[in-house]
Amino acid sequence: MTDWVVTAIKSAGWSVKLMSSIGTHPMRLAMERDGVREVVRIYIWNLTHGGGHRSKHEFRVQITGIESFELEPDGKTLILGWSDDFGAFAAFDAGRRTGALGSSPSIQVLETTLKAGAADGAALQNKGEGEFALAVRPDRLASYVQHQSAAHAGDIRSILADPESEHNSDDQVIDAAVADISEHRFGSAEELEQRRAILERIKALEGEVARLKYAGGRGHNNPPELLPAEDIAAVTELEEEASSLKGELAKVEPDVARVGRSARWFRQFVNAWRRTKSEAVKFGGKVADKARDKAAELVIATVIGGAAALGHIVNLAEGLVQAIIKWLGLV
DNA sequence: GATAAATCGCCGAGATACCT
DNA sequence: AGGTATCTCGGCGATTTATC
Repeated sequence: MTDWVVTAIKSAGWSVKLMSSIGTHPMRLAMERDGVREVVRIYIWNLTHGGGHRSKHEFRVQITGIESFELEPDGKTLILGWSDDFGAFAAFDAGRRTGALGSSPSIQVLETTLKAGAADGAALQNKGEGEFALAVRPDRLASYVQHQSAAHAGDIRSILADPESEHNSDDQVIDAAVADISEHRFGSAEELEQRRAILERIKALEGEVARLKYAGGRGHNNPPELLPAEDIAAVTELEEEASSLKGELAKVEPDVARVGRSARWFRQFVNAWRRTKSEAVKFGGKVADKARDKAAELVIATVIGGAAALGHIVNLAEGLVQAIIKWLGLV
């Protein structure tokens, strides 16, 4: 899952230079965007349920392979857990975990937090004594790195800020690129490379769609029990859009306007899904977490609970949009 | 086949919720 | 209020799985 981190940061428009090979503990990298540079040390494990009789709403990372957490001098240190099922990272405060570690210590996070983070982009969990843990969706990870200290002090406003306006600006970038049709340069190594990157993302997307459609059915197409009919319709549309984009990119000289329309379509898809999901999570308004969880559970269980693939699909579609935008900049 | 990582099962202290 | 049940949190170590 270390590559998920790199993918997530790149998707947010940062360039990433690895300072250690992928998969090492800790992994170190430098990320740069608009003249801002961050050196980041990353500890990451999978989030698992602890097993045994503990609450099924509780997940954790189990720290292995290191003696203690060491903070990155002149940089940021991340302690992350990745959950495939929720499509979100858990992020813990490294500044509070610098002491000696036991033989296999663990750090916990609640299911509620992960769900809310997947829906809203980021969510807070008060662990008491002034410590805050977060759940962060991949597209907000870079933002979390930037605002890490505020986040662990309990303020995630800057991480949550302006997703819509950012997305709208995506639309403007797409439109501008498409409008600028003076001369398209196809066939450069860079362009072909980016085209390949897009196709790879489409492939991953198709894989997730297949997983979603066949989930639980052992070969039988069983989505009605998994998802409401209109969601299936949306995912089917997404399949069609992906397939048509694939066809266009296979051409020697793709129709840039069509690719642009495709990017906008995926942008809309991501926006729409994230809107419905966050509405479901916010449904309970100001009531306590538990009640909120219960109220949202019915609505959201079908969306991200049972069907982890759908969360993935939305995240992958987000990455696809970014990849297309980059390509539009190259042609 | 060795090593690291992931997964699993269980424990006990302390906090919190619940009931009468 | 007091007692009890349940949950949270951090812990240990065994076993399984992945990687080189």
